[in-house]
Amino acid sequence: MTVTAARLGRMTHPGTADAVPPDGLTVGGAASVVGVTVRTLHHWDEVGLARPSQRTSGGHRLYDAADVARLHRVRLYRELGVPLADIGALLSAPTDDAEDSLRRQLDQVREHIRRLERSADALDRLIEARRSGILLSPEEQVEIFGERWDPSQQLQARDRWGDSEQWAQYAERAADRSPEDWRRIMADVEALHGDLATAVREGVRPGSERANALAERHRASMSTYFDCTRSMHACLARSFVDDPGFLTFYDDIEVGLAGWLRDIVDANALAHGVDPATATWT
Amino acid sequence: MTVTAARLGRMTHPGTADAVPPDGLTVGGAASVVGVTVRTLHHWDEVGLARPSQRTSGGHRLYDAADVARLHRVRLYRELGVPLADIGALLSAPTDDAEDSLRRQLDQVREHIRRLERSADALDRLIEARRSGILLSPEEQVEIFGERWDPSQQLQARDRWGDSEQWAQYAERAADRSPEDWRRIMADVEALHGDLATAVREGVRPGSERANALAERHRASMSTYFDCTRSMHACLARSFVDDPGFLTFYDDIEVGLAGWLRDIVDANALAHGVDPATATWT
DNA sequence: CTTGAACCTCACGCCACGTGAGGGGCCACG
DNA sequence: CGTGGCCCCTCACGTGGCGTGAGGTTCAAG
Repeated sequence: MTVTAARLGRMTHPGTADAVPPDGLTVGGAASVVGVTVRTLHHWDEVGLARPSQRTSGGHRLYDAADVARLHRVRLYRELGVPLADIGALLSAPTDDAEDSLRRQLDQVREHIRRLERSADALDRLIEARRSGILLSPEEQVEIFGERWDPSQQLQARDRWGDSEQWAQYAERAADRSPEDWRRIMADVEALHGDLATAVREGVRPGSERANALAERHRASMSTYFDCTRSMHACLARSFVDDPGFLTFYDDIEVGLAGWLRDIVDANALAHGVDPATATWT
Repeated sequence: MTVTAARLGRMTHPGTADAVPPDGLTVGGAASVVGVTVRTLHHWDEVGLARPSQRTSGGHRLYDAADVARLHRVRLYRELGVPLADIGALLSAPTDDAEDSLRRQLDQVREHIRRLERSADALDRLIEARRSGILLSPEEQVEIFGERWDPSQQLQARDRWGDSEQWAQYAERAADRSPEDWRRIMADVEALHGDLATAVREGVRPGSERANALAERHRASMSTYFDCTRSMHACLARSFVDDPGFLTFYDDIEVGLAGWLRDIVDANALAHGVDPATATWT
């Protein structure tokens, strides 16, 4: 057990007895001596944890020196996070039981700290993911996403879509992914790109069963990042040909892939009752 | 910002859309998919944070894929300790506001951790103080309490009085004392011993004003450790002569001090209406 | 005697649900 | 077509540790 120098801000137990006049203190006085509110003393009285040993004829509470000493003890354990019910037992328990109780309390506090530390870490990752899009070092990014990958693409993406709900959703999921997760995802994506390239070489026609299946696979792939509805998918399909970045990206995989991809996505959307011509980002 | 590997236990956002049948999920289904209780979903619905977009004719809640996605997002922030009211804002806030909110949340969590760490330290000290009586290294003990001090005296004291409320009170106060505090206390104690020795040499009579003042100073000195009533004081006075340890301790300061101390304490108690012959430990 | 501060006792509010009570809906098997 | 069993519904109170009034009484000083 370490005995560090840290202590809770200097408590006042100033010769307790001296500070209490012989006829006792009223609630307000006791409250300010002990350093809690009047309502708190009322509550401790209500639940029977620390009651004044006397009342005036008019019904006002009177705390004598022993009462105030007990209030101080209660406050001490309260500041350590011990529940009121346990404090009652602690104050009248034999030493060994009290020690067990304190150890359990300490364990709970430590466990609580661990949970909060994980929350803090997760929050940190989440904030970072919302800012930068991905939580990997530049080296890892190149290793996982390949030579063609430029880390600044993420920042451009954030500038363009950062205000959408989908970016938030993407960041929330990205914050929770490890390098291994990204590797798995990229393996799937590359397999898909391979299959798309094969299909476009083999002249698979948009609207065919095979094309629709591939379009759905592509949508599922996008849904790894954020929930991609068919309507969103159709919107994305338009930018595959309109956006130079997308166009280059897909046509570098296979000549003509961008346009063909838009076509199979549109046909697939239509097959599911979504008109790609009027599709909006919902 | 550190980007550590710690993450909350692998969340399931398993192609969300796929897991939700086209006609939506009932509360029970949604609850188990999202990993919360049915009552929680009812509550989120009640407060308007996450409501199902449909109901069956019979009034049953139906969560579609988008609803379930929102539930997942709410659960994420809930696990990070964000209050429900803030989550509502977070989910529909522009990126920058959301980031501020997350940072505030992170700050609060970190502050909470600091408070808990101080509590844990204080608990640690308290447990240690209850066990060993004093939180100083043997070297410090010898330096502060002098050569005559034997650290094992504390353990004997605990064996003898460890079950009393006063030992608990002593430990609670000792847990909060620094070496400087102990030095101040010992300076006072030694001054008192000096004055007692002088008085006994000068033949001050028990019951005299000066003797009573010294007895009260001695009682105040004991009250540094625990609230020492006049009744307790009279009990202690008996052991000053009956207990070989006490006897030696005081007579080493000045021959005859132990007996004289008992006498002035008794006389002082009597002067305050406490009969030392029948005094009990209260 | 009068002020004004401090005190009294209800009693509801908070936060995020847990835990029933009492009653209705849904689906499959007979 | 009934019936059993499981799921669902809406109240509505309980939890912890008080905060925050409302409406009335007591206390000490002037």
